[in-house]
Amino acid sequence: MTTPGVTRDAALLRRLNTRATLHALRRGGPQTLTQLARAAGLSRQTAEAALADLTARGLAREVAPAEGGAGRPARRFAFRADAGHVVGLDVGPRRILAMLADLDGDVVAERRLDTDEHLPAAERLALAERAATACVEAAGPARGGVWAATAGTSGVVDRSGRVTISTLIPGWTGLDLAGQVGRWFGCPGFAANDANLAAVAEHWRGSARHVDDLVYVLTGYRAGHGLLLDGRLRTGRTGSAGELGRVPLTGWEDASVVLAEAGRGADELFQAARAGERQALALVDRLAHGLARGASVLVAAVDPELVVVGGTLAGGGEVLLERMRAHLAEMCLNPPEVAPSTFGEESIAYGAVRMALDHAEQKLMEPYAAAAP
Amino acid sequence: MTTPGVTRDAALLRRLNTRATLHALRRGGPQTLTQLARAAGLSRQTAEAALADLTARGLAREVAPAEGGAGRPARRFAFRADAGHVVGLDVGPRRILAMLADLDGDVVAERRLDTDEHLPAAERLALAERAATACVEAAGPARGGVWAATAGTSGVVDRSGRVTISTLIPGWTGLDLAGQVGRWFGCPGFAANDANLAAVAEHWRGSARHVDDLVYVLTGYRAGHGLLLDGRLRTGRTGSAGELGRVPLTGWEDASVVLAEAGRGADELFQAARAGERQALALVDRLAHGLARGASVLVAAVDPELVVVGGTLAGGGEVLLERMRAHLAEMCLNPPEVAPSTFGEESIAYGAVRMALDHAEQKLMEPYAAAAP
DNA sequence: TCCAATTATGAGAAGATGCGTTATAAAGCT
DNA sequence: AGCTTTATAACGCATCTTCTCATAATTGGA
Repeated sequence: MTTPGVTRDAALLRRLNTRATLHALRRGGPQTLTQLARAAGLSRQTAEAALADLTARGLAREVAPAEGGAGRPARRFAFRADAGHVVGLDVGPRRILAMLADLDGDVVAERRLDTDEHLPAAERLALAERAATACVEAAGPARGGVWAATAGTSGVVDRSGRVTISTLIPGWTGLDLAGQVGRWFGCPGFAANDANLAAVAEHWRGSARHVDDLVYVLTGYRAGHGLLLDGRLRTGRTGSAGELGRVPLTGWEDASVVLAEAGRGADELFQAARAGERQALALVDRLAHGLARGASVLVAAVDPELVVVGGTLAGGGEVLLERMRAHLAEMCLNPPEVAPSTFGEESIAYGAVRMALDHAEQKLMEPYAAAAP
Repeated sequence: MTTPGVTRDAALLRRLNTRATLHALRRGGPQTLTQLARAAGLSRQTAEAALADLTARGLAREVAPAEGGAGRPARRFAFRADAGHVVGLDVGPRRILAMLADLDGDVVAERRLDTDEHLPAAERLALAERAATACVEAAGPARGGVWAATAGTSGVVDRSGRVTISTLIPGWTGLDLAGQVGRWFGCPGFAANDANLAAVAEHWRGSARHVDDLVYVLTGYRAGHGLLLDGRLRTGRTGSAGELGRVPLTGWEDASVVLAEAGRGADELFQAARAGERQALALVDRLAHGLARGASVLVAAVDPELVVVGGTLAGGGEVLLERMRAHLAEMCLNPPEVAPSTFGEESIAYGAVRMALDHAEQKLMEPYAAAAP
């Protein structure tokens, strides 16, 4: 009586083949049995057996056959992305964004609300919970339930999902954010730094899609940094990787200083710069210089392929990026590419969705685990 | 007629089980069949079949049974570490060190020689080849031959093993070092930066044994840095990760400047500092400050668990490390541990051995590959 | 010296899984 | 109605693993 999931007996074959079938099914969209067998590298019979297993578990279903074509129409099967859902949250100082996504990563419900930046932690959490549960309810009785939930927030978040340092959100320091969001849905909860999640989102389906080593710069009143190497998030021992707060840098300058000097908002400033206004161009250059300074530290350290710029200043577009490229070219041995964020303000919640999906997929594949080692 | 190594049919089971047996055999040393079966999580019969396969391939052999114990003496089997060998090379400006190691990573032969730092590239390469082949010959007719060879050197080495920038070794820039060492032995060749390989060595069997995220500081006239995250070497897109040459740092100072000012060698200086000599202590503090500056950039970027200090200045021992700790504590949000190198000057060649072993183990396991995906 | 206990070894049976082939039925198109 | 393609079922065959039981080899004590 050996425990399944560890044994390397014949049952392992079945598990592996079912896993391959599931993989092929998710990858190739709705498919006929023969296509599926070919894609999974199996005989038709084996694929059929695997599909029966998957259907019994609610992971696959039959869909309408394809139109046209000669001969008897082949039955077609599709992955049931609604077999499970995940929650992704962005809990920022001024904004809360909640997303519900299915196992395909498609967002099926979304709630956004603005908050006072002085809002106490308890009320902020309550709002976040309400936004998230509203998403779940809006999507109807989600058959698979919520498999995992992730929250992104500003500040340092450690490996366990606890907020270690937060200067921007009152009462946030010491909060077990991962535990909170997990309890709301009775599922595994995760939490991470906002810039890190934004980096994950861009790598998943954004500007960094084709790149595995990247630095994300989340601009705002202070710049945050996210680091992805080999396609995986690097947060370091304490979660403070990329927190450059105390690295001694000559001439480092917060965006807030520059914007205060400018006497107008970022968007106005960028517009003026695009119009060619001299003073505005100089200020944009200073903004770019400050961002490049911070990024250059990470670039020198890990030599990434790409720097993605997101956050409030990303609205500057090419006016800002062009200056950043110029400054980085001066500062770095091997200047990387610089690209704007694809998802903008949604990137944090979207990255949270992706991180929750990582766990959901683990759960999805659990019954079909390979053998060790 | 399906290609083996990809199919998920019954033959896969055999491969997987043989792989597990090989794994257990390497891990547990000489073992009896029953012990092996238990360690691999297999039935005795299956383990026996796997062992027969391994023996036929020359990867296992029977050794003398254990002494004592009741009952019929069990036959014992051991992994044949001499089924293959790897070459690790350190080709530095003033020194060449070659090692030959078996599949256990045990060094079976070693050659060391000092060189003129102005030696032209071709002659330096010839010396390195001679040192390496001398190791192979000294070890006798290595039955398994050389499966992989790696060379470490100063300068930037790209992913393909080509030296991109080298300021310390004449004629080195542009050299296809990996290709060279591969050709010498007709096997896959690799090359990497010295500090990176030293980091690998310390992580393998040195001070960073129990740690997966670390920064290695190779001290000398200029400091080089090696970066290991998740136990894997990170060299970045162009191989220049950790090359801090152009990061703007206030007060950065080469060791050579301090040593020139000191008017004596590093060892003398440290000895004086240990004796409590005031001026020496101040100079050591400046050395430590410079090293901490460089390390702090990487620490802020990736938040490692440990900083390992090796190279010529590592002879300073605690006098130096203590000052580095103090400076890092000031500069970093989360100061990491700081430890001295275990292998000292041998770390580069030893790291090269480890990198070559990575490929050798891949070759070793190749016949027992798992299925995709 | 001989016997019993202990442990390893070897051979055969049973069960699970996969693949290939074959035959027959079903469904749609022309 | 005939053609084409798919679906379903069944059989044979091969591989691999585990279980069981009989047998061999060795040690230690009587």
